[in-house]
Amino acid sequence: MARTMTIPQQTAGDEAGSGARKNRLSREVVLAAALKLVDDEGLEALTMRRLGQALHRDPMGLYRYAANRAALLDGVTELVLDELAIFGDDPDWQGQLRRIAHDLRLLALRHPNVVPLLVTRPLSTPLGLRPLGTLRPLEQILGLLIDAGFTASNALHVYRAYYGFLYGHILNELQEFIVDPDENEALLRLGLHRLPPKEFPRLRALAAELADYDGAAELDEGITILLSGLSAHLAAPLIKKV
Amino acid sequence: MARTMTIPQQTAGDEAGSGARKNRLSREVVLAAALKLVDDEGLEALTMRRLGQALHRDPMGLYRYAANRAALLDGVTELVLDELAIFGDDPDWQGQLRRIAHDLRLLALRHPNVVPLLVTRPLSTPLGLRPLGTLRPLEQILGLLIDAGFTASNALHVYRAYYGFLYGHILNELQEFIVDPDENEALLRLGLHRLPPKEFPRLRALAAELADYDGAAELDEGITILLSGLSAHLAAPLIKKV
DNA sequence: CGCCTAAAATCTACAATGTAGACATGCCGG
DNA sequence: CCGGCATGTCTACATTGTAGATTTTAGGCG
Repeated sequence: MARTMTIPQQTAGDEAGSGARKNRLSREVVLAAALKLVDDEGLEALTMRRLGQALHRDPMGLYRYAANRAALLDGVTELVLDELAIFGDDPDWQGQLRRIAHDLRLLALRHPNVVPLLVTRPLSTPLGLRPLGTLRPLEQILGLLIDAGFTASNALHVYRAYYGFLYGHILNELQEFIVDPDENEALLRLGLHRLPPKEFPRLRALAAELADYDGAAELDEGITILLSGLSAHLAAPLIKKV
Repeated sequence: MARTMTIPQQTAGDEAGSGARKNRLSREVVLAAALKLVDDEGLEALTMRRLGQALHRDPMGLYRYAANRAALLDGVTELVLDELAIFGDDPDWQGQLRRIAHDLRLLALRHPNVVPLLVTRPLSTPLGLRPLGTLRPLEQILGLLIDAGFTASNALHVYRAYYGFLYGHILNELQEFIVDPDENEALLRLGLHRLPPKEFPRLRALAAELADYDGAAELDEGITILLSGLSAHLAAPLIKKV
């Protein structure tokens, strides 16, 4: 399950690229390079030409590993989601869900530029046609819940509530924390200061609170609330667990 | 609040464009046309040239109403969010939050192509520098909660949990319902059928369940769970705070 | 009425993108 | 050695955002 794959060997070998030509290309290498590009310089930096020059290859050659740019993006999201480990056999499903939530959060913080892909790519692809790597978490979590005693139908509901909340939290957190860590607080306050005081009194009053945001704690709280709520509403195997 | 603006008069009148030249342009008209374009043909159809020809104007002229394409996108999200009405003076904050959730859900269903903007644009703009129309819901909901008796800090927490869940739900729902309503179910099942049965047994077994998804009910359930959980965890004015 | 200036509209141009299609070049079995 | 096929490489083209020059329009003033 847990693949946690890292970039094979020569991650960058950027400009010098003396003898980098030789080594055979593979889908994994291409995707890894693409991911690195996105992580380092943002989504719009991932162009065929730039990726080609990062790999010291002709841009056209990349079409052998991804049918087009969209497929490349899908590949990147798949690669990132592969970093997420889900163990379907853990009887402590609540603990498992909690751990996964934190893992996914950290993953999002590690690859903030990929998050837009994570949330928007599925919007333009019918569920059944998505890359398998994207669907695997869904399947595994369903398995986890069903094994824990939920009916298939309820497992789906739980999954939806859970993942919905999870993605929502990630979006929230990434919005409030600026990527640039230096002028973070300054920019934040400066930005808030720009707001007309009469129209945005509470927002401005919360500047300090907004500045230090403990995402992990907030996420954990939310998960707790959600899980207890779910246990109460659905005939939950929570009691059976102990 | 609720503006629900439509394009003034001549919505399309494409090539003929007899006397359409006359009427003065305005930011609202431009944004409305842009929104229509996105609604009708998707995000990537919104190019300067296409928008220009939809308005029978030179594409360059549009830069008078939006500094660049990104600003145009921001304008569209602002316009869409303007459709959401929030009344800060309602003492029944839970009912209010529930209503807003449903309204936002319907809004997302009305403008599915705009949802990617709604969730990703804020990721690339520091909170304080976002279009005011985007921040207004936040401010208003904070007001609602504070008026209801929450401390400012707790109001922020509630807001985060609430909006997080809400956005998550919307993403979930839009992912599962294909935009094209005709071959929806067929495509879905066909898509699922493509999945390797050994790897995705539960997902495939849930095909029927996935096909009829009552988003409103699911959202309502989730909100209920969330609100009760929040009331329990935060010293909530639900039980009449001292 | 005639002109002159500022603003608004339009045109031209350019760099960058995704990608089709033609071309070259290596590799490998006969 | 030689055909053929996979694999790289080059050129070309349509489309994009947008800078800058150029034209057209509007309006004040003698």
